[in-house]
Amino acid sequence: MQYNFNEIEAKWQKYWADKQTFKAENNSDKEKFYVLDMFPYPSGAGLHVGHPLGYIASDIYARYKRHKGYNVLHPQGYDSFGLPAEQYAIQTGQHPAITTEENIKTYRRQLDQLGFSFDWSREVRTSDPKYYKWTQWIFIQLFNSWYNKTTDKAEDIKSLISVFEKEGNAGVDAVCDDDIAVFSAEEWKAYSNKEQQEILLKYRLTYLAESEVNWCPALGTVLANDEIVNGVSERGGHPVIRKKMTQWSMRITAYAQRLLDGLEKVDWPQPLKDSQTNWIGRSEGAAVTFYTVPSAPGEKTYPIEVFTTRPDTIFGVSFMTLAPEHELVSKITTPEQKATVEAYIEATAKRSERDRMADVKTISGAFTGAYAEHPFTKEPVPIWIGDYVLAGYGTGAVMSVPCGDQRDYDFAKHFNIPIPNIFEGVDITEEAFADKEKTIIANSDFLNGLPYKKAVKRAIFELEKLGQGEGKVNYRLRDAVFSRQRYWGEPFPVYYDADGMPQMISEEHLPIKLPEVDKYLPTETGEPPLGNATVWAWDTEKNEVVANDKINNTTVFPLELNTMPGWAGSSQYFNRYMDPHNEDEIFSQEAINYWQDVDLYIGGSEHATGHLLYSRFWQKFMFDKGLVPKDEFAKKLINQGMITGTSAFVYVWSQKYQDKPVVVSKSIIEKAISNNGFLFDYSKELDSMFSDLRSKGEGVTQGETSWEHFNPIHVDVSLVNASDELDVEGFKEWRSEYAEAVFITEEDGTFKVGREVEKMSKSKYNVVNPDAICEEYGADSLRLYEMFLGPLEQSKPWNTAGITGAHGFLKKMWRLYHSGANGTFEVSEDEPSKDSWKTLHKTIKKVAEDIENFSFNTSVSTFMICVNELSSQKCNSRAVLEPLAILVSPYAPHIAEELWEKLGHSESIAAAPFPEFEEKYLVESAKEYPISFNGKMRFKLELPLDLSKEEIEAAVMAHEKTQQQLQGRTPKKVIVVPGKIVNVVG
RNA sequence: GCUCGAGUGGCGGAACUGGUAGACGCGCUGGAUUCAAAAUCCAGUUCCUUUGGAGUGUGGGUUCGAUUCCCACCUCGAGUACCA
Repeated sequence: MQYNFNEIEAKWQKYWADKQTFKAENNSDKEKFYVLDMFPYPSGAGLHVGHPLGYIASDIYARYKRHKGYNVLHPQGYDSFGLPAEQYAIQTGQHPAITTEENIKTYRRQLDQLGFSFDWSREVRTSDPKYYKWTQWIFIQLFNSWYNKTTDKAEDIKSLISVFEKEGNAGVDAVCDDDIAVFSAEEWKAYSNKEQQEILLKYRLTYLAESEVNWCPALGTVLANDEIVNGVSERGGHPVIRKKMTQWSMRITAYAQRLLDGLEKVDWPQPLKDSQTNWIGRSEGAAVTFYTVPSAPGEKTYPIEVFTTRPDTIFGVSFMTLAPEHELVSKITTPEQKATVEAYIEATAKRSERDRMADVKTISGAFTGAYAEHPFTKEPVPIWIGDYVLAGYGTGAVMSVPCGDQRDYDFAKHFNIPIPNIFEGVDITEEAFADKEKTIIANSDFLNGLPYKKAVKRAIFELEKLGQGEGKVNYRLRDAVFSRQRYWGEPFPVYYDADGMPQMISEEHLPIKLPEVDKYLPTETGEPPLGNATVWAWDTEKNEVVANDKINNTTVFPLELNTMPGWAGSSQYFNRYMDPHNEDEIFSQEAINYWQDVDLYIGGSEHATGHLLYSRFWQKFMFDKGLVPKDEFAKKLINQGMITGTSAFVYVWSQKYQDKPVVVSKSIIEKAISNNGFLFDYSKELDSMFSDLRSKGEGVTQGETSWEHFNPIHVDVSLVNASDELDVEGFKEWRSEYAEAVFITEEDGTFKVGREVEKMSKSKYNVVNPDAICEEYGADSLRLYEMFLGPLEQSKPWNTAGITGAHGFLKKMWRLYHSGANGTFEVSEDEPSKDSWKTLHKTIKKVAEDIENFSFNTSVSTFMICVNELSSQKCNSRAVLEPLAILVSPYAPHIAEELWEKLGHSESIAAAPFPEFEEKYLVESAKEYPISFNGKMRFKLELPLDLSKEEIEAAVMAHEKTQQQLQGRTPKKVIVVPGKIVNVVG
């Protein structure tokens, strides 16, 4: 009987769906195990073979854990809000919901055909109002919370208000805006409602504020820092400029330290942890306040606060530098310098973020004419502005120590500012000295002779004594902008009252559904797309969304026009899967207490500083609110590597023949080039063409052949076979401009293409669609082959040619169970041979170890070895073939189910217990010892395992080959490691 | 520049805590079967000057023994980028 994979796979996919085989129960005595994939954005292009890699790995693990007796939660859903559907809507007028729905259908079909064990009853979609109700709900919780540094957690805003009412804000230690004036309880009570609301916004964990944002004009929206790559938008590569806008932000900075600390308790890849650590960017140092020298006696003095990691170098300060955007610049610039400074500010403002980043070498700046007083020496220090100081980091001002910082050094050299040396025994005539470990401070009063660490402590101590500084930890992490000027995202549950202050809509009225609009573009007045909605106002009496013309600012108010960013919906979805249809709560406490957290999370490394940082932030917030039992949502995380494509090329000769392009088989060119010869030496066809051309006096290159004479063009990989031979007729059909071309083939008539590994992309014609692979080889072959390609975390090239190996293995395994006449199914009840037992048990051992270590590629090899051995042993015993089916089932579930059924089982193999490994089958009595001489293996010798060291040595020395190796020499030493190796030295 | 990761046959890759380098698969070569092809099966396949020797990016070191550990360097990939 044939291995009819198409039929088998369809049969079992239907079976699993009908029987809901993989539905997870929230009540179970079994131990839980939660395996999660980063959910996909359903793009229009569908899946290519690279996409399912992580899904296959997680599916194998999930299936394995079920065999091991766990209650496994393995859900899937869609991150279905997002830019592509909206861009498509702008171009075509098609509602993004329709496009999204269609794309999801394609995705679902493609996922289903791969045989994943997802519990689809738990599917969520971020664009579904039933789901985003809870995204809005979390937003409201964040709005109603502040971060108390004393308790080091988020608390209800009511507790803050009651403190204000009792004692004002002086004693409050909160993470908040830094421009809050001190007020007493009496003052608080005297404030108007609007004033109170404005103050509270400065404390809330999500807040509305005017801030500098990354505005992308081409996309018509702001972008978060992690959505910008190299100064341009991550999607589309459009320029980004700095702009001040009133936006919702998330006070993620409150969690900076905890986000850093939490990394230590999760088992995540080190590079991912590193990039989060860098992104958070903790640095320890000191805040130092300098005071400006009044421009004339009696004039004002201004404090300039700076952050420095090197307070030990404070005596090396020879100037200060402010960011051009610094608010003090206009106040302190002297009349003489005004023109210069303004010209400089204007010039820097014009430079885009990208120019500024691309050009870090040009040193520019301007002197303000003002001076600050050095806190210790009381000497005047000139104040400069320069765009190497960033407005967004620290305080936007630095104390410049040219001898200890290369940027300050370069700036000082460029503007001829003195560079005092405060390091003992260090030459600074060429460059700054930044080695902390070797630092000994000099010329620095009370810091003289101190090494770095001690000097830092002493400097901070002295600054505190003066009241001009303190030790401080600074983070690079910024609060996250949460507004997007887009249509296809979650609407905010927010309306604006008569004072223009934001108000939350009560939880019981959620979800606030996305309104219909006739255009998905910004309005003519520049408002976000929701500005086009005509029914987008909140009636506080009816508690519903009503038409805009009813707005009266007493009972009916305008709603927020921005929508939430892409990461909003994905920041808690892993918890929602635990109880996805709950309409009363985001999830029940029973569900969250049973499932707790994600045990294994698999996805791409591109989410390192976006999704994975925001999710951790929300999880910690939810933890503070007592909603979740764990403050890290995923115990273990694996980044699967990318699958790249193997592009194919044909080479078009620079010379035409009779006005036709000439395309030459790769190995002809290679031969000619490697022998420094001519093309015509390697092809008769070319030879006669050359003669013909020459006889007509058409100057043909006589020089030696080189690759420069050929233009490589991409060929669709489906036109190339496993031996890199081109289907020439297919190619001519595909590319009509080559229909008449001359193809110079090998002697045997084949035509070879060149190959190169590149990213899989349509334009390179190297995209392989899993649909075609499933059709030709089946999902089980595809699953096995994807795992077989190499380690999960590594990136590796796809080459369809190799899949025959995996497919051949399945056929061979099928035959093992079909040893009857004419290939009918047949297993015997006979006791397996000793060898077969051994083969089975070493396979059990290796496969279990491999899965636990996520080394899926090696277990595929192990299966191949196992089936090869059992085939040559002619094993068809049920006692071996039954456990083998279970071993294989996580990898190739369809064939395993089919064989399991044939073996006489009526229940799915999914729940069958994983075979137990038994050591006794592997016990050996003899070992084939490798005998090495000076570490090199020269021959093998089989010896009983119970020999003593001395007996082994004697046996080896007595062997004729030993004497032959030694050639009369006496060995200095013989190393015997029983059961392992013998090494003769000498 | 900085931080990570990786360099093993024609290719993807194996090699557990230092102990037979190249498992397994692709490709290639030869053979069987076939009218022929596909499919299948068998044998071989790191390199070289082949009764032997060399060999895991390069150079050194530790060791009886190094792909594995240490030092220096080279190359490639990923992330990040004036962060004070």
